[in-house]
Amino acid sequence: MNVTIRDVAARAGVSVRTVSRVLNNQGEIAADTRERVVTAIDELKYRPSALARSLVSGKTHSIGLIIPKITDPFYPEVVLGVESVAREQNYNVFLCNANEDPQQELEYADVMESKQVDGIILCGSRLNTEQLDHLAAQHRVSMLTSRRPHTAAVIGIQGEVGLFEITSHLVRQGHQAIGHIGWSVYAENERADGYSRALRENSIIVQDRWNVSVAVVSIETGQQATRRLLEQSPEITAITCFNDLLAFGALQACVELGRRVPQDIAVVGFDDIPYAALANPPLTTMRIPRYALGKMVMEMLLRVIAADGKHQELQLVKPELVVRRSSGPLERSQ
Amino acid sequence: MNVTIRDVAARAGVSVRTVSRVLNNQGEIAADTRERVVTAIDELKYRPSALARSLVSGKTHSIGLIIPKITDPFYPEVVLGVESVAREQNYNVFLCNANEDPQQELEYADVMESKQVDGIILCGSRLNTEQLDHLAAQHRVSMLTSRRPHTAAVIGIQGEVGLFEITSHLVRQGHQAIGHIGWSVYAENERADGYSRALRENSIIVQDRWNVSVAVVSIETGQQATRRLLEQSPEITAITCFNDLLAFGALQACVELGRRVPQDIAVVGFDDIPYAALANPPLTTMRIPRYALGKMVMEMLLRVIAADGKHQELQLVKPELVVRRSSGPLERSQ
DNA sequence: TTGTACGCGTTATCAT
DNA sequence: ATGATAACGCGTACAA
Repeated sequence: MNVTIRDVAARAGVSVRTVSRVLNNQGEIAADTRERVVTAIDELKYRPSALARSLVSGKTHSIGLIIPKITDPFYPEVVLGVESVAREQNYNVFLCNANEDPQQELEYADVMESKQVDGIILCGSRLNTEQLDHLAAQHRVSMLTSRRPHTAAVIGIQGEVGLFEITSHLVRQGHQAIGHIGWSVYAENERADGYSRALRENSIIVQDRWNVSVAVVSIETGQQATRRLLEQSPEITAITCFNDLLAFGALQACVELGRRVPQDIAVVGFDDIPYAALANPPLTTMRIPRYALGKMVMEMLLRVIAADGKHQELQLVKPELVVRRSSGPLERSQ
Repeated sequence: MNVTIRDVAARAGVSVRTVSRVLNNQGEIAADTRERVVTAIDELKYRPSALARSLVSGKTHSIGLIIPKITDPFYPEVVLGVESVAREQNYNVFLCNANEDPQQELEYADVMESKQVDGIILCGSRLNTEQLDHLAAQHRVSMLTSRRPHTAAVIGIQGEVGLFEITSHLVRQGHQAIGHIGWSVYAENERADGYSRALRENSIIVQDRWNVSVAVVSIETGQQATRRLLEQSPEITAITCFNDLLAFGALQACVELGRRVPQDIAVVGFDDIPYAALANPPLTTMRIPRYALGKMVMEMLLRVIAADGKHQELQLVKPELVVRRSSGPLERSQ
């Protein structure tokens, strides 16, 4: 801890500049000089201070990764993806759980700034467009979001297309009265739009009562929403959900209400989180390559950093339909 | 970024010392002086550099959290617990996924040292006792482990007691031929010991062929192990597993082999990860309070830090039996 | 109550 | 090829 470059220099009988040179192998150094320095280094077990280094270089080789909550099953793989390329590039990552709270997100961005991280990754941010733009303007940021992208470097998930596809799949299976459980935090809701478009393009008139939404996404709220939905619209034979968590809740509610899945009613999700395949019955859903997404957003951040913040980019990722047993062909006559 | 304490001092017409004083509010400062400084600070949007601060104070207010892999469903809640108390105490956490590789663990510990973190938390370390002791000797460390604890500050999970309890539960349900799927990475295996003891204390002679083990813990390996187990010991009516992941695999293997759970065979896990309750059938298991554990191990690290590394402590956490449908009373006659 | 000046451990600009 | 030394931004003896 206490052995500094000066100690090494003294021990090797050279100047600190020389030690610094062999450390970062720059310039030409006489073989024997280098030898003396190297042995001094490991005799003293000298470790350069990343702190002091950062102070002068202005680079910390650390980044901040702000996510809503690591216990949301969507994020662990994303985090692993980010970390794997970070590690490869000798970056370390500060994990920040914003607790699904925009305020905490802002606070963390602030803390990260004072820690002088080289960049910040925002995933599933709960900030509004204005705040997001502001943040992107003053920090080096890349982000992953399912909302309509803004300025800056962003990776977007095509929720509209995703729900269009999975809803179309249900229509092909013979379903007509199809419900949707959405997430109502933002005015925009791409996924609900995709659901509606699929019905419209199949000449099905979307009923208002087929739509319910939750403020908080969880298994419990999915369960409650499903009860509401099936009570107000018993004619429904299929339910599309904003994501798998809500779909799990829907599955449970169906059991409660004595509706068999998939014979009586189909249930589909979005994300293909681990365990979607283990649900009872296994869940039909739209797969998102989360690990790859994590890698992408970190690679994008590296580009932002390289361009000193002056880098904009938009990549859209299309989810992929995964058909499992929770969505069968319509069996029951209406 | 470029505005320093000197700029603030100049703007406020005071010395840097004074600015530093109001920043850390130490000593008495004339009201109007403080006022001038404060306004200068936010006119210039000055943010103190945590880097420079750390360089002089020797404290970074950062810690390293080394885990095997965030995608293992055991860890997200632990991480959240760690982070929540870290946040409370103004610490930030570097998340390090060691990828279940002792070598990477060591590398990360090294990197964390050069980043001069104030302490390191090791969870589910794959290092051997010697390496662990060595690490604890040179860094400020607290750790969470299910293996027999060593020196240093550690939180242990009572695996022996846990498997004793859950196996006893199966015996009470009428099971006699009970198998175990263990994890064979370490010589010691507390959990398998608890399983054996439960049988012995119930006068059941443990058969070697009732024990299989896996080198890697996952759903797939659990599935394979179960196939092996049931092939070599078809008389088995209950399977205990090292953890829930293996139990999930066992559940799937039973379906494949046409063995109904719980009517034909009982399956139980360990950990009570999220989704254990959602499995088909819901899994009987031993619950571990992971979020609380995360908080505990971070609080323990704070004590280690406060004692400048000279702090030893051992807390043992006892898991709790959670009975669900995967373990019913024995129905089939043998 | 407030200011000066040095140290924290590096890197990098000049010389030599 | 190597060496003095000035930054980097802050905290804090020691003075005033």
